[in-house]
Amino acid sequence: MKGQKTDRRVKYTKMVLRESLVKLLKQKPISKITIKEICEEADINRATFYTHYSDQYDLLRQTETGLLSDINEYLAGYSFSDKDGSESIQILEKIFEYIKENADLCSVLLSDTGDISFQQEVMKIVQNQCISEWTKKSVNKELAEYIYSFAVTGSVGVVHKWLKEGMKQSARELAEMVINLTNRGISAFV
Amino acid sequence: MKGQKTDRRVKYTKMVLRESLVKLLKQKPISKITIKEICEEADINRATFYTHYSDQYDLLRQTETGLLSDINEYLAGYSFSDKDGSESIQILEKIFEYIKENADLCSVLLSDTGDISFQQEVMKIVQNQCISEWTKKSVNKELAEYIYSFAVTGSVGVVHKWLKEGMKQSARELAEMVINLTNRGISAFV
DNA sequence: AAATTTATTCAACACATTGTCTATTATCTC
DNA sequence: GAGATAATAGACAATGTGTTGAATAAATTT
Repeated sequence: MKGQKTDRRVKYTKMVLRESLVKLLKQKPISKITIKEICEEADINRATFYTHYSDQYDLLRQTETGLLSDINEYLAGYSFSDKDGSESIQILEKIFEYIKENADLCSVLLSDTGDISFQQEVMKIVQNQCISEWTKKSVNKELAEYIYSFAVTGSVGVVHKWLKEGMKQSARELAEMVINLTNRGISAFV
Repeated sequence: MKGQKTDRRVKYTKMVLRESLVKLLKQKPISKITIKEICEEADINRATFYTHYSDQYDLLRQTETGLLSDINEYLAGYSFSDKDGSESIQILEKIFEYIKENADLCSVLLSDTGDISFQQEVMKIVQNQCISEWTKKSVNKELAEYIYSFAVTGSVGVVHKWLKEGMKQSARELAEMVINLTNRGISAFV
């Protein structure tokens, strides 16, 4: 996976910079956070920042893609059975489980102020495989893609709400809700 | 509605600044746009900018809320019948019609890089009334709110895609799709 | 049409952040 | 321990920021 093992100093630098960013993101939006501020909080020289990142947004983006690969790694640790067609729900459950376990970081990156295209990446992990399933069900491709957009962004909305309200439901419950809403909409609940 | 009619000069200033912002937003994200740049493009003195807005983000936000009240005004010009329970679809159709007619501005404000909480405001116009309907249908309030989140953000996703791909479908078709997905999910199409 | 009010402009200002650079120091890897 | 590499300290010009006061231009009011 990795080209070569990274220097411990680099690891440390990147870690504290990420932590510093997350801490600041809890207080204000990325647009109000300066590089100077991040470095002071992390106690890292500003010149060092520039050897790793071009600006705050770059650091944020790299933090996001880091989370994404963490989730993928987490999922790789499980095997999912597709015997009863419940593979999607199992993957979703694991994703929500991961989010719950890493709520500190996730609630920042997946909040309202966070950037939506990243959040959709997270949900796409699951739903990517579904689109081929749906097209099988005699739905034309274009329509399938609209359904896909609706389901993916809709799921993001559900996760937002879940995080904001303290993750009262279990990962399993939320996964079931999302699958039900996607497959049968409101009619699944009345 | 208005306290007093605004000075024509103020009207002009705000207009060109908005136009300038929109023009720049087509080229790069708000985070890379400076106040200096907006003012040069609009040929407005920077000091004048500060008499109306605190920063780029303020200008953007005011542009967004302007669009929002425009839509509301547009909707106020029509009366919707709720005889057959098709009020939602009629309102949605009009909203999509408005977006289509003002695609230049809307495609910028409703794009991926745009801010999601605003986009949800647009969709909330319709769905706000639905939540009370759903709770009537023996769905508990907490669940209804999750459905609401799913439907509202899901709709935003559909509109994104629609705009990005050149608005091939009619406003009516899109409205039907959103309502169907909300009510019956994928099962509405198979 | 003149008087008055108000918005905009202009130029200047102190201030903060930015991005880059060089010499020096600290720490890691082998 | 030796050599390589990363981080630091400090300085730098460049740029954007936010505010000010006086001059100008354009609106509204009478």
